[in-house]
Amino acid sequence: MTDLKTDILLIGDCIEVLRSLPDKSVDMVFADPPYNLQLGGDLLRPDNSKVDAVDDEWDKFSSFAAYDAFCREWLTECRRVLNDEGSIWVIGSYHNVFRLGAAIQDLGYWVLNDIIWRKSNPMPNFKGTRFTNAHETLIWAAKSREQKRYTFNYDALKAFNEDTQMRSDWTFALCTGEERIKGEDGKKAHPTQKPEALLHRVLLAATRPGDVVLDPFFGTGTTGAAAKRLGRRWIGIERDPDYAKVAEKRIKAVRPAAPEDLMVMGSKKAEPKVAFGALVEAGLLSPGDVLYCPKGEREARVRADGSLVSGALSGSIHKLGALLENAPACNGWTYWRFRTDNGLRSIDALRAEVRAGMQ
Amino acid sequence: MTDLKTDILLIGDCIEVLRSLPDKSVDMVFADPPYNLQLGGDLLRPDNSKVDAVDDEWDKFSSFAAYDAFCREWLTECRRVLNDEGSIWVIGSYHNVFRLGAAIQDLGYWVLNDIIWRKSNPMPNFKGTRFTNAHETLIWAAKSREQKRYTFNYDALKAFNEDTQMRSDWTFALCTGEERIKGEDGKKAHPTQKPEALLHRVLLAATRPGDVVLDPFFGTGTTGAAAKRLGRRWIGIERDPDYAKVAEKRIKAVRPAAPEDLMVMGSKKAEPKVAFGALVEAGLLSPGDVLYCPKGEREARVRADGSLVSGALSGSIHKLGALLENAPACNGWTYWRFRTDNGLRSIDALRAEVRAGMQ
DNA sequence: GGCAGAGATGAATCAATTA
DNA sequence: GTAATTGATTCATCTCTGC
Repeated sequence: MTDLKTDILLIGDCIEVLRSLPDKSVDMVFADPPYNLQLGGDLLRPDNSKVDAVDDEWDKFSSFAAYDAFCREWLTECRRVLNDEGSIWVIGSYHNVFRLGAAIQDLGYWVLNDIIWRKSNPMPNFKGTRFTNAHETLIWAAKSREQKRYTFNYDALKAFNEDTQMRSDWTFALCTGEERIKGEDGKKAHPTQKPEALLHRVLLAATRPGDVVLDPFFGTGTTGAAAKRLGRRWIGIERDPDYAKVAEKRIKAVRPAAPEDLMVMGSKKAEPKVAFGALVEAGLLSPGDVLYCPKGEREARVRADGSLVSGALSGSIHKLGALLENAPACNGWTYWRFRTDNGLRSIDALRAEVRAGMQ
Repeated sequence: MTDLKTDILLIGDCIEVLRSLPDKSVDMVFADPPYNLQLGGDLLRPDNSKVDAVDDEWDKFSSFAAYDAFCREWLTECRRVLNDEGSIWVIGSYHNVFRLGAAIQDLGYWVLNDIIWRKSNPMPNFKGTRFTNAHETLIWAAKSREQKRYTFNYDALKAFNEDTQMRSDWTFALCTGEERIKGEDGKKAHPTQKPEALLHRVLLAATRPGDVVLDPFFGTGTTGAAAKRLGRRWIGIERDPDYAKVAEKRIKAVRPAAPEDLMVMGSKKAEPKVAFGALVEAGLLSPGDVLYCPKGEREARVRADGSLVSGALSGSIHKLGALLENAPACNGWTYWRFRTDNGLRSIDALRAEVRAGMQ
């Protein structure tokens, strides 16, 4: 795994190339497969200009069954290539996302969320025959129901979202203007280029710096560009050499962020563990000291081994808190207070002192 | 078809009852099937209270295959029962919506849109392990790709949406408070009651007054209540007699809107535009409610799509205000009042409420 | 009566590590 | 493998209680 080549664009059929990659070698997959749009004839705007639709050969499949078979193949290979803490992201619209989602479930993946990309500037429905199709859907899935660990930077996203949990609906503008890559003829280089902001959020949410991100439908390389910018490694697969060329050039021009700028809000789960007894060892608390519950009406005495005793009851800070509150569980660190000259203070503050001293 | 019994709740297994209905006898189907949630053990909130989860037997299936088989059966019957200009609406979450969507496509239906119900007040993810699951998905489909005619009140929806095309993402609050039906024990009568505003919009979009709406998973009858209110006929199928009893009582209490209030905007050119449909949708105003001008000597009635009518005149809140005042323009939001126990109050206050609820 | 604060609750696939 | 231990974790809204 250490000799896996990354930051590389592999040109070829996505299933064939996927087969050449080793088992459990990547941390995340982002896939933006053909949507199998099944368009009818040309569509004209009210001013009679023609809508530049996705009518490329790579988006044509003979039937739902053919599309399903194709998707199940690449999804199977992606599952093999993902390591056991990895996850996959797939994007689609109502044309294909139900096929994708059902395949993902059938292959043993476990869906974690579906995410809505709300487009702030969608193309209107010119004929007035349906609702403006103003969103696309992403599916985020782990490798299996049994997989308990997957990267999710919960606290980073919460901070991003003004200290409220990030929701399953995200709003971004379409990829237009400067960001939209044009060919020499001034026309868009790829019909379905995704906004880099979307990939930025996906990578921020579900990878860590240095992780390897695989994109089996690389196109003009939005995933690679966002990965490089965010200090993630990437592997792209693309069949069309023209798209690949655009992607290579684009990614080359990306300047990665400085490592210190890649720091995100850390999870408390990841912080070093401190035993309550260490506070006694460090002399921050002494055997015999009295701790109080938040409202102050219950108390307990600290014993030399870091256990607490209150009347006939005793146990760890957590266990005794739960017992006294008659609750199924209790976080003793946030529950217990100790007396200071300025009133009661949480023992969690003492833990922070110990942690600071550990660095 | 003329002797089809409507405004009726049929108690029994949904597939068996569906089989008893004649071909091509209904204009729309709205289906809120079991989601097959596959929950694990209990979930505790941070305050150690238990989440009241959907753990009913009716939501349990032995496998995806069993769930698929069930859905394909009722979806097949629904397609048979729909007339040739009919359409179907199905609601689900990421647990089941991919199965539903794939089945809908496989059975020959033609997807017209997928619609996102963005919840303004979703339940958080208490453990911080995923994104807040803040939406559900509706699928709207015609009977076949070849079907060219289906009811879609484009202009009414556009009027509803402040003269902009209605998009595929809709924001509504959960069904709580007064609207949420409680049993004698004070607990919710049904675990998954949908907000009536959601049904209001669906029915307004895809049916006409007098149309027959079939709901094969009637539950506590939100579809029937919204249908009756909007002057649509309904047929409900529900297996559980207890739910059925609640539904019957609920629908009996609904007062239908007067037929003249169910008029919606016709062709774009023929009628002026409207702008405040969300208030009607939210139940802050009802079709038939009377609005007054600042001095109180002029009045107008609210229609289901948010347009106003006053004598021979009708139009948006802005246009009708201008007409009645013989002014070149008028801000309807500050012009119109509605009656409260404490006298007249500006509709702009209601807009503020809707806005607050949507953030 | 009005307002502040506490409590309840909604379709939820909801922990990780050590013994 | 299972069992016990540690300890991390919530948003918007509506109802109820108390002053």
